[in-house]
Amino acid sequence: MGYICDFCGEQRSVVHCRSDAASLCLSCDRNVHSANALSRRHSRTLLCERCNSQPAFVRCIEEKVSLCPNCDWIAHNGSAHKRQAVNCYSGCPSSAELSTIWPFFAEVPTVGDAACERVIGLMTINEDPPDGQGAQGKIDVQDASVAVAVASFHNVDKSTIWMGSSGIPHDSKLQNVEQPAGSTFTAPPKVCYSGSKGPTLCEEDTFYDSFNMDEVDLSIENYDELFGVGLGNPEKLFEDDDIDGLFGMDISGAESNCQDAHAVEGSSIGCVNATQPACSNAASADSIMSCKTEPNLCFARQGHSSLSFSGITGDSNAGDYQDCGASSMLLMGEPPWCPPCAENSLPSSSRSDAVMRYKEKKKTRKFEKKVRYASRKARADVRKRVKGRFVKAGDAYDYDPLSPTRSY
DNA sequence: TGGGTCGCGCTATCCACATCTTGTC
DNA sequence: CGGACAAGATGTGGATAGCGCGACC
Repeated sequence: MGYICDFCGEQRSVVHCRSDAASLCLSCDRNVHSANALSRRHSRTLLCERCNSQPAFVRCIEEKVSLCPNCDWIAHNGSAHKRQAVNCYSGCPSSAELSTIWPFFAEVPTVGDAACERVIGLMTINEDPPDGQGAQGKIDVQDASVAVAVASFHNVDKSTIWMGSSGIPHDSKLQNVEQPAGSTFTAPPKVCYSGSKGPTLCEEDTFYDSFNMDEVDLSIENYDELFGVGLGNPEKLFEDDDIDGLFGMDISGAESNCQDAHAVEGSSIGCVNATQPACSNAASADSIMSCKTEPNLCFARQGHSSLSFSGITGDSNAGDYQDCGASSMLLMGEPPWCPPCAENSLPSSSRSDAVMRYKEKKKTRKFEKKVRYASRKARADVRKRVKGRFVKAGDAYDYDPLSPTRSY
């Protein structure tokens, strides 16, 4: 992890790829992510220069250092350093384009080094993917926020860059975080993706301060509008026991901190938001969107926002929910980038209780199956069986759904 | 520390047949 | 072009075998 490029093991790592969970030098970043159209889509950002293991989401202008949320919290808890959001990029941008994304690009360690300078100097945007999907590779329009970002990012319209927040919930304390000049980082609040509730998200300056998770819940009802795919029954993602289980697990700290224990059951979101702004602030529009392509990671990032988009890519049936990895991620503990706030210093007993409660609920959880043909189900329900198998009409059977007693 | 055993959870499979889909006339 | 017909495909639920994994010795 960290200081040395995970790929070549020689150069100092500069960027972090979420999809690969790898820290790479610029050279390897380009090599790895120019391999194919899929790898080009990987969202990368600068590596935290403190811990050298987590993706940076903000840059302290005064200290000239890029920081992950955790290190930012440690470094700036109480200080008022001016900070600047660090945007993500995908594709293979040139050094000039990276400079456009990150005005501080030249200040990034090793970027100015001769070796890396050579590498990034070689970066061009002329290379089309071998599969002939060059156009697609150049403008990564994975989601609405990207489209908005690209549309407004007129200066680098030919690049493969897409920009947005790094997907990390923004610290409400980052009021002094500036957006790069010319950056489209202001796009997310303008992404009115949720119909009637859109204007709320369009309020730029007051977005993070006045954000109310209840509005998010309402907004997300319009899944189809958001992602253009059916989400089945979104409520299935948040069934009461699941919510209790997930929240009981993930925000056990918040549970303890909340004055009203009931909040944990249904509306712990707001509670977390109130008690732990750095971890749980509202999911920005683009970070929500980014979950479409990186569900697990984003879930982790959104974990404290209690937003699960595991079913976004299709039917949100129980199986999908089960397989989304959310539970296991939650069980793995707090995300490493989560600031060492009060929640992390909770007594372990509280957490273990939450774990036990979650496991109990998970045991009794019923995974409902989607029945396409009710008529077939009705018939199957009344058919006689032998050891679970259907039998021919008239044959002996050991199970008759219509009869309380077994026949043989 | 490695191997064996056990229990648990999950998934694939099986069955018959009404219903649905597709192709042909 | 639309209706009739045939043939094949599909889906339905409960029981069970098989597999993977963790715990324990």
